[in-house]
Amino acid sequence: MQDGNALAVRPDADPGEDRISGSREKGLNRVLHILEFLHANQRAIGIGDLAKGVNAPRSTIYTLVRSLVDAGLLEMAGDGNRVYFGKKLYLYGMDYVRGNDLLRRGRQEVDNLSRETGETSELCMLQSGRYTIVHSSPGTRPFRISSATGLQIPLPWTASGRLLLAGFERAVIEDMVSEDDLVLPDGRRLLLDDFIEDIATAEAAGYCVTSGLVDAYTKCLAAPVFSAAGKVEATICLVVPIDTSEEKTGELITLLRQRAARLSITG
Amino acid sequence: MQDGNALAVRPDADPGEDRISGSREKGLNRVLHILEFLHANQRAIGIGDLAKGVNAPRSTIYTLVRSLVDAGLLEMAGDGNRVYFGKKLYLYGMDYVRGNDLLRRGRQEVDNLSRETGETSELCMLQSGRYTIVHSSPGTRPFRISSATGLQIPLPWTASGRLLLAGFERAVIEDMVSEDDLVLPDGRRLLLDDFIEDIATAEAAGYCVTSGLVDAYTKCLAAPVFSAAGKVEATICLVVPIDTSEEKTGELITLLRQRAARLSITG
DNA sequence: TACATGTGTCTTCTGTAAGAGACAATCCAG
DNA sequence: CTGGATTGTCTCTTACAGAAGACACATGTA
Repeated sequence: MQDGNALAVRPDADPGEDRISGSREKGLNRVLHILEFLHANQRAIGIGDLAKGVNAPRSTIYTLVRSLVDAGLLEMAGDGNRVYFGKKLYLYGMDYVRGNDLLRRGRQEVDNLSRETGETSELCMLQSGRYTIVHSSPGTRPFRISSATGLQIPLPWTASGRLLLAGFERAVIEDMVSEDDLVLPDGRRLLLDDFIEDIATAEAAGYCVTSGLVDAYTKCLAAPVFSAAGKVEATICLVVPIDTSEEKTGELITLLRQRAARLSITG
Repeated sequence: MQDGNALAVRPDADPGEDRISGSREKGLNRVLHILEFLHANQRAIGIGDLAKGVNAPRSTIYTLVRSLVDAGLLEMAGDGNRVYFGKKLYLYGMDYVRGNDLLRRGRQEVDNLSRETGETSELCMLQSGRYTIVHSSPGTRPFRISSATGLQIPLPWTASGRLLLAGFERAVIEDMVSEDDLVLPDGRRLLLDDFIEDIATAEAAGYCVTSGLVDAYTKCLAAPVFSAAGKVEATICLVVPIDTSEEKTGELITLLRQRAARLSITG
């Protein structure tokens, strides 16, 4: 499978970075952009704005949106000229869940964890080379720091990211992690080598803890869930206040690893 | 345009004669078919079979599937040459749920109902002119009759169908209901007029009960959930044994209507 | 009143995406 | 081993989908 043909099939061009020439695009790609754009904005969008947002001609978007609405992948939102995701996508999504034991059980486990511990808990996976929060259950703390489901965060910012990359070649990792990803929210800059070392350490330890990476007030504890093939397929993690005691943290990690191990058992 | 071979440019699209296959299809349409096909089959499908299933050229499907897999809408299943729905679709589906109060609360209510009553309970909606089970929660009975989520059933076979069509013009209803839809699973044939009358009755009553329509052993009780605009937006229903006593049935209907009314309240 | 901005539908043009088909590489039953 | 079926990739052609732009109709606002 070589790439490198003239047309450079770019897997996920992100909405922000658009190509200079608005040259003719495949309809399917436009649709993929539309979906990404809606996902990024998390609300119904007017068709005009949608055209701007994905940087496509209005007439094209009108046609595509009509197809998608007819198909039920999108729905017109209440006031009549905005669109958002449709029931069909929900149904397909549920099909995915049904066909995916790990996700189904993982969601369950995460819900349990956050109920038992009172902390925010999340199920994370790699999603086409990006770290993705697949399911999250808010803790009972007054300040909840949880990020929304489906949010994509640079891998180096997270404990789970370090676990998920276990066993990948250096080259692959370099490919997945952009320069920007190495810059933390507070402006500090990570070295790629340090990050790669972190990955190895995390793999060896069988868990990972990061403090104050995404924000200054939280610690992130994560444990790996393995596929039958022994690959890290997902992680479950807990987000706790950064001043959580060593002892308490230790307990939580033990719990987390236990649960992760349970998820790893493939029936 | 071209000189010479006039024969080559024969427009073979003769009006009236619909070509079953062969004609060029939009990529997007092919994709929509692919998704529908996977949904219908509820399992990973080989690419070759997929091409057959949606009646499209192999080469086209290979290209499209690659795009979709790259985009994360589809995923290669374990053994490597089958595809099924991907994480992205799950994420979009969750976005839909998040943006849709009714669905979110409806799911909850249905789960409650089936737990409280022990019967199978379902949340139903119209999905591009078809009756769709959006969420279902199996009862605790030994024989559960529940159909899978996302299943689409002819409107006239169901109690919910009668409620969901309340307020539609006769013409629109005729359009939604095919001849085949009027033939029940056991071979009996409904008259369209009777069906339309049922709809009116159901609307007036504020609930609907059907006995032995989908199968000979169950009754279906349904109550309408209204949108702010007063339209029937969904129904919740219970599937109970056909020999459930009048009294018990009455109780259940009352419960159902109560819960449906609660769902109708738009915050 | 004019003037800008946004929306939804059409028509016309053309670059390219869908499709046909050929190919090598596997796989499997007889 | 052998012949048929399947899989994944590649090339070439042309039918047609995407784009441009004009239009009619709403809005809003100065």
